[in-house]
Amino acid sequence: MARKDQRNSPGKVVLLRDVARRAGVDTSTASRVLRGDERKPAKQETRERILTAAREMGYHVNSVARSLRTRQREAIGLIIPDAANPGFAEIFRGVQSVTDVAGWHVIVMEDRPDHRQELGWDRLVLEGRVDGVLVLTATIRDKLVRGVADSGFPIVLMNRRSTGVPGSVVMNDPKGSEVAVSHFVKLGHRRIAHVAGPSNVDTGQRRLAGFRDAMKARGLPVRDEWIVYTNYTEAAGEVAARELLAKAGNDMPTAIYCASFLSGIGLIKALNEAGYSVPRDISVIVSDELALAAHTSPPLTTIRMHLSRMGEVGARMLLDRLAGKPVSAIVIPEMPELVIRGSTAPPRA
Amino acid sequence: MARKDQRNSPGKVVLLRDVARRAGVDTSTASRVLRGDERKPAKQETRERILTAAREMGYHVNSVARSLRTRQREAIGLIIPDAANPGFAEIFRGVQSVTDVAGWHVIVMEDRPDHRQELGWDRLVLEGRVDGVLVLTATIRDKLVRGVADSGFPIVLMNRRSTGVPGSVVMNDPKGSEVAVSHFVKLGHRRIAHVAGPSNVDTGQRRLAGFRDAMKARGLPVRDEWIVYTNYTEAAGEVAARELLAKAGNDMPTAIYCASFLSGIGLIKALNEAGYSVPRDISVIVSDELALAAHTSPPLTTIRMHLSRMGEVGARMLLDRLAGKPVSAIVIPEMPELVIRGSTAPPRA
DNA sequence: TGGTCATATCCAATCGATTGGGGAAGACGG
DNA sequence: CCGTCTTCCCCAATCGATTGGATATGACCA
Repeated sequence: MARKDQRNSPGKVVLLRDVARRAGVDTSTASRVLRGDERKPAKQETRERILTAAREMGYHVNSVARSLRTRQREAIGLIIPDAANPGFAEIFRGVQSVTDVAGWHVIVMEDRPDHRQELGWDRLVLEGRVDGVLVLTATIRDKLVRGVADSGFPIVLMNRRSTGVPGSVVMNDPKGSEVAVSHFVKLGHRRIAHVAGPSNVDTGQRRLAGFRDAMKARGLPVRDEWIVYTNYTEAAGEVAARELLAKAGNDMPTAIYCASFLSGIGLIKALNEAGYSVPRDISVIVSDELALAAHTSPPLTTIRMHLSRMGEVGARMLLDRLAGKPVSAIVIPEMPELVIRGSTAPPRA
Repeated sequence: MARKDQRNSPGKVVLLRDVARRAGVDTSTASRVLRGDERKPAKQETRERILTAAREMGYHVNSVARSLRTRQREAIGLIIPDAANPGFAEIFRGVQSVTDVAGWHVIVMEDRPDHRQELGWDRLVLEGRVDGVLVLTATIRDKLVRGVADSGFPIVLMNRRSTGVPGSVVMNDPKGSEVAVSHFVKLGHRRIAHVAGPSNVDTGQRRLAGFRDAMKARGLPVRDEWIVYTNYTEAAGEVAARELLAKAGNDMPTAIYCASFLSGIGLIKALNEAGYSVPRDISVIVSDELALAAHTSPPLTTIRMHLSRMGEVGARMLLDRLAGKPVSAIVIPEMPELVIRGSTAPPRA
């Protein structure tokens, strides 16, 4: 009674044994038929009786009981740094497109390192709530990630890599930098700065490395005072702009490749406040193509990074791992594409 | 062996009975102590022995086994229409802030009515994967929602209401319309249009009703050709603009209150393409204050709707319901606030 | 010393589905 | 008619923790 009040009490729940009884068979037979287990086939006529009974009674397997027995949760964890980052939605969709057809579920957990709970995302793992995790928050040496990976628990990193963790999916970040630099040079820029991601994050490192390579390949100097680091927030973009202004003084670059969308917005805002107009005085390209890029002021020239593809590939890899296949380190083959809008222009004469 | 390869194989999993054996007690005693169940207290010394053993062995309860016995999943479902809608992140954070301290988990499922899977979100319920659901996608007569609610399953609607479903949390939408109209009138507008939400969605209806009331209270006419409906996407906003242009002809309004952020962006884009400048020719206020509103062109004047608060209140209500308390229909008491930016101005003389 | 009670533990059933082993019924050959 | 082999189905153990009821231990009093 108390239970009926507190709990869901969907009338009465139909159990496997109810179906079996109605069909006049044992629960084991019913179970095999309903799951399509062919190792011990049932007579066609029996099969139909069971299927009909299940349908008529509205039977649905109790996933808890099944999980206890099979030791499979049919659920994965998706650990994200920041649900407010617009790129997340795209990644999430990629993940869900794969998990949906497989009939798996996604437990989303935001794990903001700044106010990390006493209970981190690893409790998903420790309590056995998920069969595997997709982690978007890994730093290069991440104790939590390393611990989980070392225990043998299925884990795939996305958009990040971490030492000692074999499964990962990242985008072709260096190529993105190359595309950005190439476009700047084509416009006539030679004085190019880079607002990089956090230095303890693999993605940031790879974009920076790609930037250095692209510059070097064109014989352009990479100046220390034109490299600043930021995380992936708007506020950090403003800070980065001020840092750049302070370090560069009168010797400002004419173009900036910014490794994050939100930072780019803050960056432009602070540049405007300091009297620099974009793209008249300084051109800006930001990484990650999002719907909103077309509507900012000025509209942003971006590097499209195929985030949803990354989500798909990551989820696929994790599910394959759960089916016994080994994981690997994948770079999304799709090439980053330049989307030209209003934040880039030739340098002033 | 095969199992070890396929499954997580975290070395060896520590079970309750391992802890009990090490502490020299029965599993039942260990269980009670570890859960802090005081109904059958254990001796202080026994308690400590168990706690120490659990800590030393790194014991974590197996949530599947626990759930099977207690019939509680300690997980809720969050059903959203569109992960790409920036407002979602704010709502999600509100929800998570509540579930985190309660130690509950959130299974997020995107349920796009346009390409709805054969398996809808209700399988979360039918398979018993969650104890309750927070639904953001309800239409006014929603068969799925109604079915789940009628079965007695704990459900709380957010930002929507649906006939026959008692639990809901909505924002003060009419007041939002009132604030928008009030601002327009203060600027000198009298010819005001409304781009409304879908007519089969409660939120849209209430914003529209609030709009009508606010207009009537000021003796202003609500003209049919100045009311158009849209869903919450950018593309729909463009369509709405074209529809408005077609219906109004030369007799265009000087101000538009748009019930959705993304639609507003599309709306302004299409207005610009038709030769109307915002805010010179037409002022626009959009609902929902988001970080990006400050960076669009022009920056958007918005109505701040306290989305994260709604997430908190909704999650709280659902958790209370799961603890036995009844649900109710709540309107978030925080008042919508006007955030003035560049998309509004006095009408042209 | 024996009886009554409270306290601290232990025993065993239970949650619902899965799955290896065994048994009944029927087909077939000798 | 009996033995052997399939085919089909049932029995019962199992997954790991929770919880009501039973039991042992000791305190206390007569």
